[in-house]
Amino acid sequence: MDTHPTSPRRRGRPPKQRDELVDTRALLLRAGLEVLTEKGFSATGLDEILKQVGVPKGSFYHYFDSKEAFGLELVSLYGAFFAKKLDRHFHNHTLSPLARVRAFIDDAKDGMARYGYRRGCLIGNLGQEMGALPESFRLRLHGTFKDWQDRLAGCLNAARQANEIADTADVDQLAAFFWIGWEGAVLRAKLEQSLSPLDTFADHFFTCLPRR
Amino acid sequence: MDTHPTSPRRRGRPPKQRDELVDTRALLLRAGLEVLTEKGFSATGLDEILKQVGVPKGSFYHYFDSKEAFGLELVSLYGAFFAKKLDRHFHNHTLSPLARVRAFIDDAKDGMARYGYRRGCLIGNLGQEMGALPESFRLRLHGTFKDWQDRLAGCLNAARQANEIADTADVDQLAAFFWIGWEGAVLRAKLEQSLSPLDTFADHFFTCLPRR
DNA sequence: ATGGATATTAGACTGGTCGTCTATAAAATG
DNA sequence: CATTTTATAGACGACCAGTCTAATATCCAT
Repeated sequence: MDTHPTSPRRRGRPPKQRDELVDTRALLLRAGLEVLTEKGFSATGLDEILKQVGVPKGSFYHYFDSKEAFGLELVSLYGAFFAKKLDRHFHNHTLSPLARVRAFIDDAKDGMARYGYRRGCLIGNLGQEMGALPESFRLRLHGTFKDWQDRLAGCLNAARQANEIADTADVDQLAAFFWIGWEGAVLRAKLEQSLSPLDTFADHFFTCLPRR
Repeated sequence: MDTHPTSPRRRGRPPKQRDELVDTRALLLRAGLEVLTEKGFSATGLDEILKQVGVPKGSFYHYFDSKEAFGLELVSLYGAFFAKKLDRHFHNHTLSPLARVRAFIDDAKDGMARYGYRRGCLIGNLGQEMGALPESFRLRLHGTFKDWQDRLAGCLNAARQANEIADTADVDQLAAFFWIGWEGAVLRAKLEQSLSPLDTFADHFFTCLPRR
């Protein structure tokens, strides 16, 4: 049925256009990040990402071995992006250590509101999906959380040294506690389309820090 | 291709067996609960549930209008089941109010370990999936959380009257805080296949309660 | 009872999606 | 300019959600 001799579409490697060097691979990653952050891995079809970027399947599977490999790469990308954001806040020496944590929280709140509470945390999303995800995701996701936790622990340690929290505080445990609860708060914020879960959690987190 | 005259399977309404009154509808709901609690809504195909129960599609769509209607019913079912569990603990007058909360937590921990950390909280799972779920789920999920929150607030109020926590404590806020964080803890427990996130969250929750 | 209405099951079928794979063509290489 | 590499186009097979028809047991009215 496809014997139409006049097929206007062109296939094969596209001619190089100097002016517009579109990096298809990067476009796919960016679109993937957006969609997966909203809908998760299993519920997202490749076609949706493909259509959004205007790229055919063939290109996708040229750049990525599989949907799974694509997802793993997104985890790395998001993890690194977020780590950078954390560092930007946690190493901001114009603020006290605890104020830096507050600043991160405000930043994150902004982000959620800006996207209409549709986008959550990619790592949290995929974590919830573990039951339907390839095992390969588990270590990566776990590792990402551990990385974020360490960065926060560093900031809390600075808070300790600045006498904002007690010397006896276990900063690792506190940091673990924070991310556990924060992910829950992001989930609820998405569900309720409101910032109040984030505020509720943040308020309690700060009030229960062991004071100097 | 289907012209085999010898089709051994029987169709039509099945003969009634007095001894074994299998309630197909209930079986479907139970199986759905198990599978969705592990894998979520989007990642689960009807066929998987059907095969597990040994029931054909026709039966499913006789009892339920759609997969969405089925899911909504599961939310109600799970919400009610869990509320009953909460009440069992929160109204156990052989324990002090705070000890009742601890007892619930131990119960939940048991449950997670018993199923190899594969099963999480259905409401949390679906909440995370909101981006890919019909809008009809939002109110139901939100309402379920609110219901659980009220029950916990009742128990915390008893704790206040028993002088286990301060008179000034805002039990509603504390209950909200608990469920926000608890869902995050369940997520992490599934991811890490370990109880420690649950312990970490619970420990901090109790230590940060405003003491009398 | 008996015959029509109802309840329940069997599973084919349709339209759509998902992920893989092959064919094709431009660019790079030498 | 021939060969290899890079990138695109889209066909293909498997699967899935939901619908529909057929079949058959039970229920109920007369």
